Amino acid sequence: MAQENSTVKPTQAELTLLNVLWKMGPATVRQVHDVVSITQKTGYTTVLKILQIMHEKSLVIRDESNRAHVYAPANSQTQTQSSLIKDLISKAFGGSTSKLVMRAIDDSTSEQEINDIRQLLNSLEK
Amino acid sequence: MAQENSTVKPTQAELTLLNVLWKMGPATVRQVHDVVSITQKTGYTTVLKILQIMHEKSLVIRDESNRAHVYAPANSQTQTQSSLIKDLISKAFGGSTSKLVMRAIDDSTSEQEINDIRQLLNSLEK
DNA sequence: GAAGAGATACGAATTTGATCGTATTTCCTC
DNA sequence: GAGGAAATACGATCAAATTCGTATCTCTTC
Repeated sequence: MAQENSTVKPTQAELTLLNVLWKMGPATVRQVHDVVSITQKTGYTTVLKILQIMHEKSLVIRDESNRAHVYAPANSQTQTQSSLIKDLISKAFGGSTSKLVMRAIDDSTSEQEINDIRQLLNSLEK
Repeated sequence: MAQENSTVKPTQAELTLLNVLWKMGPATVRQVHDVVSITQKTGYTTVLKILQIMHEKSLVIRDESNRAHVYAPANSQTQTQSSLIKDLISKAFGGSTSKLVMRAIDDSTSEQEINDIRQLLNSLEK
């Protein structure tokens, strides 16, 4: 049976490009590179290559109808975040979500973050 | 200026060994290997090598006073968990802790986990 | 239809992590 | 102090991730 792609964990560089695609929507290599190169000194062909590899892994889909292919994330940001959290919980928190939540809350320093979390909790207590 | 080790992120294999050390307390390579090899088919010298590398990186400290060196984590489990969470938040949650907390809670499926989190939240609302 | 801009494809180099075989060292025991 | 068990040290291999140079292809425009 083939591997379901929802469980594929993107690498560091792949996640960087996914973040751009989630933010911009479907984009060409050039568009992605223009954004990425603002904060990183990454070559055009590097971005191209990584997007090609991501396509092989089914992390992105692409539209080849035009000369400049248009790439889009294969999975939602939410799905990917869930997958990454799940991975971290199993590897570093003995599988306990509540331990991770506790640690994240304990680590919160920003007043704004604490307020956001408090609001989130209140809304859960409906 | 030298790199502070509290920011060093352990790799997958390293984290596996750290988990053993946090659980067992200071231990020899043999002791660590005995535990690890219950669940994985990892060779003795592989465990040795990784512990040596971790020592170079200051992820563990070691006592060389006996023939069999005794290894111990350089940082607490809590510190390491914080570091890993922080890394994930910055790379996949746009730096927002509350977004990570929300996602973790939304993903919770086990009744037990949900109760644990609820209790945690209640105690925070003191 | 030739030229050139701009795109993709391809392949190689580098780095890092992980694994393990073999060599060497150390200590106990007779 | 010789032998052997058990430890560390060392170095090689392999795979994956990252990077980028160069080759090739494809439009557009004159």
